[in-house]
Amino acid sequence: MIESNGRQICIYPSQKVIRVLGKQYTLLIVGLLGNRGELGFNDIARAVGRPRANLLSQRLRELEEVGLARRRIIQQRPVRVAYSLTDAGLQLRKLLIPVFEWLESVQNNDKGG
Amino acid sequence: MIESNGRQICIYPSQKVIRVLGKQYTLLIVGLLGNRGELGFNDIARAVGRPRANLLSQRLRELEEVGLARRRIIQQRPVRVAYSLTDAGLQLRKLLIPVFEWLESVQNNDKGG
DNA sequence: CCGTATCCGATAGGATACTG
DNA sequence: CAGTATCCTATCGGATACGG
Repeated sequence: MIESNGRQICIYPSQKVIRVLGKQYTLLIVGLLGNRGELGFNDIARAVGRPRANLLSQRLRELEEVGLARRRIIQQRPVRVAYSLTDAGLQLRKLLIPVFEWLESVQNNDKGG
Repeated sequence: MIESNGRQICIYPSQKVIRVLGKQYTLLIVGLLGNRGELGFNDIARAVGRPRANLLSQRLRELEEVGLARRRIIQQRPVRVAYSLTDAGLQLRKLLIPVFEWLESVQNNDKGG
């Protein structure tokens, strides 16, 4: 529990999501999909530095599982898929922007203690 | 890179910190120290559910390494230590509150997609 | 009271090969 | 184009034992 303005916030739901976000490529994917909208598997792969397909696939499925991303199948030849953030994903990304900005800004300073 | 209001934010510094925060007990520790100020090792242990000492020790060192917590040694018999958040830790906790609140609020809803 | 050392099972990360 | 399957190593999480 965290206290803020007399309110109690349970961090347990956050734990799971933060853990997913902490894994390799995940933050990059969330940032990218938020910037660009809807992208195919290989587009994402190129943009985040060509991870192994199994890793990228795993990360995308994890993002789906926690409700931050969705997968849309486009029936063509060859088959295409399109990944994008859900409303929840977009909202979370928005809330995280100040965190990213601040962490970026303090990384060249000392440890603050 | 994340784009926000035409500004480019590098998520790389965040990756490391988010990863630390995602580990077991870490979010709980940050929340606790923010609520209570300065606490001893066993006080923290009790409050976060009595993890194994080696795990708690590891998490506290990681928080020190990324500059979010500090360790103060009080020379007594027996020896005491006092852990607390740094200014950086307090600031980050503050920025994360909206994230925690939001994630808590959506966890009983559907996945948003 | 405040840890470290060691061992052990469970995930995470990465290489290689193969498929609709 | 968009993955899955397998194998292998590193890190995480927990139990037990011991030390300043």
